[in-house]
Amino acid sequence: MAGVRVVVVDDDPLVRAGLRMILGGAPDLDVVGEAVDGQDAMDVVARELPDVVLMDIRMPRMDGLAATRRLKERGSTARIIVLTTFDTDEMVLTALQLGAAGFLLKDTAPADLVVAVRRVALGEPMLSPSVTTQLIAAVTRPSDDGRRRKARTLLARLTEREREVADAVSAGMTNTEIARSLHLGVATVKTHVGSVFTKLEVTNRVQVARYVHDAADDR
Amino acid sequence: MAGVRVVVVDDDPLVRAGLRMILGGAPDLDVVGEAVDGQDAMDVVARELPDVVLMDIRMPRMDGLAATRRLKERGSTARIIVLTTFDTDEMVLTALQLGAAGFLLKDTAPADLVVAVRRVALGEPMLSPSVTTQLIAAVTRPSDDGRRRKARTLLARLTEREREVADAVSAGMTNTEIARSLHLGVATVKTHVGSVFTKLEVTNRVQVARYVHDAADDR
DNA sequence: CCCCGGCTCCACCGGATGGTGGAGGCGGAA
DNA sequence: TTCCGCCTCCACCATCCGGTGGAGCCGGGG
Repeated sequence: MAGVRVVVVDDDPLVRAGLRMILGGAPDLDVVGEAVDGQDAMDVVARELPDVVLMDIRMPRMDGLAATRRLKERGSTARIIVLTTFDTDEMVLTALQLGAAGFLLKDTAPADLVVAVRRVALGEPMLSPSVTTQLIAAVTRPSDDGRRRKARTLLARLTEREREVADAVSAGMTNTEIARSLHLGVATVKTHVGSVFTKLEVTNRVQVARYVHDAADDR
Repeated sequence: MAGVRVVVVDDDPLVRAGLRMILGGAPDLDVVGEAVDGQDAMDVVARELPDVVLMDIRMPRMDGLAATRRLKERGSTARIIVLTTFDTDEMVLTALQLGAAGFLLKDTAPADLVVAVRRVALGEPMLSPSVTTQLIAAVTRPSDDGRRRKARTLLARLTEREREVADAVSAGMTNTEIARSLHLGVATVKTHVGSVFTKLEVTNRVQVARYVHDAADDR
């Protein structure tokens, strides 16, 4: 059976030659095409229908990220591995959001590159260690973590009713609206709002909204 | 020179034996201790000061995540690889936020496990492919992209001053406080707040806070 | 049994808020 | 220059909010 069909996209002939050599050394990988920039890649990918595209970012005419977006928009099923020298935080996130299956630095060892192509062809992701580190840092955001924990503990002190009222308050409702929506008297709502203020140690409803939203997600 | 010092933490004797065998097969890795649960791990790690800890999650007395938190709190420099059968989204994020350097599924090939320990010992992260996929999904979530975009476009209509006031409002300040903080008259603040309401098409300040926070990201 | 906490309401009050309709200054575009 | 948008303020007023000090009801626990 046929091997993994790979297209290499890079404006540097030396890089293309190098990649072709590395990947060609693996019997199960076939480099079926090359492109010199993103524009060119559109045609080559459309013609060759590869399983995997190795895509440089810095290229004339159309860069690798734009090319990735275009390919995805055109419904190409090719899995794309972004290959670059630098891994700025923004590039990594952009590439992954565009649907790149891999993000490798150009200092990746040849053997690892081959492994990456195989894995990506199987639908698995493949990131360079430093890229993984960045990704972890992105989800780890310790900043809101402390705030969130505090918000959660404070909100935990609220009774069921108070939490409902607090939610309504943070939805931007007035006391009258809350009363209608919870089938309560306005006086009751005011009481609950008051105890929410006390328990959260705040003095107005905007601050309640802050706590509720902090605890929610923020992810 | 000595190899990488590894401690294995798992309540299942068979798993411990298996890991010991796998890691023992690598000449540069030394399994210097075992623990049967999180509690036990505290002592063993304190005594052996390993470079890497292979940590199961489901364990009696103290689970692997709690143990990871404790070790980090105690200032242990050991890099921790979480080993588990299931990779729920929550576990992955929790483990990484606690500072785990790796997250591997128990179906990881022995050779990959050895590679993982070496890489983690060098300070690089190591995640199983499915874990990486989850991580990517976590940062990619366009979540409330629509809402955020709407919030941004609406906020973009605000003038500089109005935006400052809107920010202050969403910080939970009263008009008087805002006036002081921006060196304005209270009347001016009220005017700005009013036009913010009009432009954002809302009727109270909590809703302003919602827009501002939606646009910010919370990512 | 009584007490306590939660839920439901009430009245009263001062201050904050939101809506309306102004006014004057200032800088840039027409 | 004239116009227009932005920023700065003003007054008036109805409403809403937030704080205080109640009250009655209910269910669980000491």
